[in-house]
Amino acid sequence: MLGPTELRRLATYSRRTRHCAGETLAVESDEVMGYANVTSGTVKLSRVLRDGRQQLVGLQFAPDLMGRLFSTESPLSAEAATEVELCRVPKEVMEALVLSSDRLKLRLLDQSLKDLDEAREWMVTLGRKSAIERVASVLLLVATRMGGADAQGDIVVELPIGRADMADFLGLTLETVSRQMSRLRHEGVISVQGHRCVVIHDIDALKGRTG
Amino acid sequence: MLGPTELRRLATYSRRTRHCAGETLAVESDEVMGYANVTSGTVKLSRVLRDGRQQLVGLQFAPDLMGRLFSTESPLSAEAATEVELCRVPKEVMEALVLSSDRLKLRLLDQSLKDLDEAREWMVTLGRKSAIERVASVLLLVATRMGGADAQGDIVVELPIGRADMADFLGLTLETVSRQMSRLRHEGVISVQGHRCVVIHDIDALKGRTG
DNA sequence: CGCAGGTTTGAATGTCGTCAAACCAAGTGG
DNA sequence: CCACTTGGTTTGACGACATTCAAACCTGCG
Repeated sequence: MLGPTELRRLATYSRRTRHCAGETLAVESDEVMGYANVTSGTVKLSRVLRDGRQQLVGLQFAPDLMGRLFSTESPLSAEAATEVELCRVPKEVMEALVLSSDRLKLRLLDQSLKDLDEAREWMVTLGRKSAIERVASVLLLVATRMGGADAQGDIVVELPIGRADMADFLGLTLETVSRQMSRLRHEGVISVQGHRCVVIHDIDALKGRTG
Repeated sequence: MLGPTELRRLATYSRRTRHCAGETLAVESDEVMGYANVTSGTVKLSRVLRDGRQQLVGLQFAPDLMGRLFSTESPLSAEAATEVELCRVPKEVMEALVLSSDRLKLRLLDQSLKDLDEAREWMVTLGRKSAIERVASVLLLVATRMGGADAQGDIVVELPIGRADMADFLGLTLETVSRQMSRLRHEGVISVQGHRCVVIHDIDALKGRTG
């Protein structure tokens, strides 16, 4: 993706860090974080309303590039959903690099367009889908981005988030999420082993349930 | 924003067009449209589910730059909400220009980050706000982007969309939107003249109602 | 005036949220 | 090894809010 010059400069200034699940990576508009590449694990991006209501606005999987968490306008928080490995670059370094590197500009543009598409896709889910369609959608999303959702037989997926976070991502309550999971289970579309591990038996049926 | 060279090239290839309200500007993943600058009026961006449920995923006001309507992944439709004036550029021209112009790359990046912030902001609205908070939010959005939402006294806003589109933007039904408008009216926060014209009497109260 | 489209209002229904209790899985210490 | 604790999850009963279906109502326009 990037040329040797940029890579060298990035390598000089970047720092690999590990974070355990639940750790806060950036709050609202802070200066701490700069840019980061997710090299393993999953990161939750969220916004909260004054009264505490929370909405997850994105899940970043490897090898997504996170940045602009701060920006002037968008007060996002980032939290490690699972154990996470990042490759961080300080804000100033990144911005200097971006200005001097065409490829990096295009890479950033590409990432933000991808994020934009995903956000808009999710707006449809939040605005127009029923509870069970939302749950099916998130299962499909996770299966797609983590395992291979293209396999034929059973697909085993380790959920990076619990029911409460699923609820915050889907605009539902934790109880409703749980009920719809049970429903999919009774329909034989999925089964659950432990709380975090889902086995998708019929991926086409699941897709059919996404609306 | 752009240098003289880019502007000249843009001027050579761009074409100004007018469209009346309701006109379709781009459907799903078509090749027709290329990129366009909204120079006046308002454009609705929407996605539809197979069964016809619709969600507006963005409103573009002047001087927003629209592009990537097609892209590989995101099947958006664009429709003129009001009478609209565009400054269009063919896809290939734009892409060649983007590759050769740093400023244009940054302009595109800026626009897509702005769109991303807006989309995520709206995800909170769709996922976590009550009906009345959503209606208050859209009124505030329109007031902010069309008139001056910073004035002291009454603010007069000409809505670019009707109740049905508001509903599709807010993830509600048209009837619910109407009820919440009436509620805001009875509370004295706004009043309505005709169906498209809203007078905001108490902008702070309105902000308070956005959640 | 009278029609057409969009909007408002009403009554009944349904889906999802709230509150509360039971349950399960995993880890700790006796 | 097993009781016990803890955090997360499931299930149930009930209520609230938004949807649905239907009718009345404006507003602009021929």
